[in-house]
Amino acid sequence: MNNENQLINARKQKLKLLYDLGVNPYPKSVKRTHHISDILQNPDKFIENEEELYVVGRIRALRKMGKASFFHIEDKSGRIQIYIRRDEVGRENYKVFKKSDIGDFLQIKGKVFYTNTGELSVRAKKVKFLVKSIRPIPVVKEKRQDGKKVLYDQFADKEMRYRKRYLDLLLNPDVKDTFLKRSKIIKFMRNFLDEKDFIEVETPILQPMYGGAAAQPFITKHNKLDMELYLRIADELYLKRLIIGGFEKVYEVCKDFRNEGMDRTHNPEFTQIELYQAYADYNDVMDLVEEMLTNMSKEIFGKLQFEYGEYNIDLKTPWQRKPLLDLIEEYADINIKNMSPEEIIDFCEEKELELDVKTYGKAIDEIFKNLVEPNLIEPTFVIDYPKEISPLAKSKSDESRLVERFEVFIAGMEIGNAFTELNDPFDQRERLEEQVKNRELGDLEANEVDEDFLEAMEYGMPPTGGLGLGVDRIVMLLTDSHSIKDVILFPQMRKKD
RNA sequence: GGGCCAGUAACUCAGCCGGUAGAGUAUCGCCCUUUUAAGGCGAGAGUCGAAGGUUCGAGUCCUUCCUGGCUCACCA
Repeated sequence: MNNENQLINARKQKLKLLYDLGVNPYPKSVKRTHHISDILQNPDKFIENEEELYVVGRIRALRKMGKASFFHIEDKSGRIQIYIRRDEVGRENYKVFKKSDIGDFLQIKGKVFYTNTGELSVRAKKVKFLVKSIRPIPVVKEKRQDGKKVLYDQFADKEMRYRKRYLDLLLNPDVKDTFLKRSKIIKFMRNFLDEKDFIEVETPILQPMYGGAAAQPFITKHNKLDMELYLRIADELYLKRLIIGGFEKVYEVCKDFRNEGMDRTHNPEFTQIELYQAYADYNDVMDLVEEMLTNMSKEIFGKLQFEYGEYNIDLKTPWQRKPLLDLIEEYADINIKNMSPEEIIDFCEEKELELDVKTYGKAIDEIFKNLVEPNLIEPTFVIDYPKEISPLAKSKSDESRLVERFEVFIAGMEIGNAFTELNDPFDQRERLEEQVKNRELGDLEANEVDEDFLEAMEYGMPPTGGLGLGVDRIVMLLTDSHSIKDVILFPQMRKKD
């Protein structure tokens, strides 16, 4: 018998004793007249009226004594102390109560009062089991010291926190708070876009051909069709088909999947909001991003200033908009605009920046990532990217190597990517064919030619601005989370055992 | 994939130069009618991440592997 069984067996014993006492530890009916927060917010009302009420919740702390006990129960709204006396609930009921453990769910009938030490509590008239918990929840104790909470035996093992998120949520209140904020952030973005007459749509996750981003896909198979399918790496090409189909503003809250390495800012499945707006360009999209994120910040957090680790971030608009090449000149201290592609590639080798494909675009990208990105702390729109690494963006009319594309950075983290979408079907075909060449040269993330998409574009796509926003990363920023695992409820983990 | 660190009771951790496992909390029993890290007395609880190796003897040393963290690389 191992120790877990010892603890579990103790609880199973109590379960049996409850049955012996004629108590159903998993009853169907529940009576609740108030949430715990109702009491916390207006205790005097309940005390003056001597109102009898029913509260329910999970036992989170328990101090049993011989003929009286204190415990705390918690529902979604808060936590309150319960005082129970044998002479007030009766011998039978107290005996039932004595079988309770931390983690059990109880229903309490009682009246609100203050204890001698001044803690708002409910004086039980009757307790009823709602659920007997069989497995012990780790006990985290806390003490107030100089107004600060000191935690004892905090549930801290990261692996267990991610694998058993339900325990993490129960035992680490900040975690719950982060995910409540995540929910509000996504809800805000939806509302914001809905109010601007965007249509929310759903496009295929299982795709016969993947595209819209540079990434390696997950591959799966449809048995009946005997067909290979890919989990989408982006929604882009389908959302553009909808613009072609006559929707002028569409968005999708999308899980995308990329079969790549995982680290602090990458999880194999992650959430984006992609949106496309006809008759707009990337300047309009920059305005939209600014407006959406600052309004969101004000509404949800009541402020525009954030601490993110060592950084102080201010979302106050306007955010700076700087051409990528200017930023390279600023941070890499080279005159990149006057350098030939060969010189730029040489510069990369000098700096030991590895290039899988030796092209102008890849070289610029590499310099930017290594020498510029980490410096982009304040919100910054980096504009005008090399064409070779942006096969879906429209060329800048005055500069043939560049396209109308921006990425938005905050705290050195890329949180969004947008283009004035390429809508010239001839140019688009050329660009995709160029991608295939890169693929053959070893660029595993290069796109393939999606003939169906090209055909759609040949029918005519209006001028369009498009955007992908990294929802997980935005949540990270606004909740001061430094790993994407801390903003995804069930992050990807290796199989254990 | 590389480097560093970690994995010992349900939780949080200690365990020195190698001598066969320890604390607090939790659990169980007794006492306890205003406690709050409740308290007092007593008890039980471990495949020391896994597998090999060295040794008379391994939690401890060596090798490989597993899992996680940090970091570098990779990564729209």
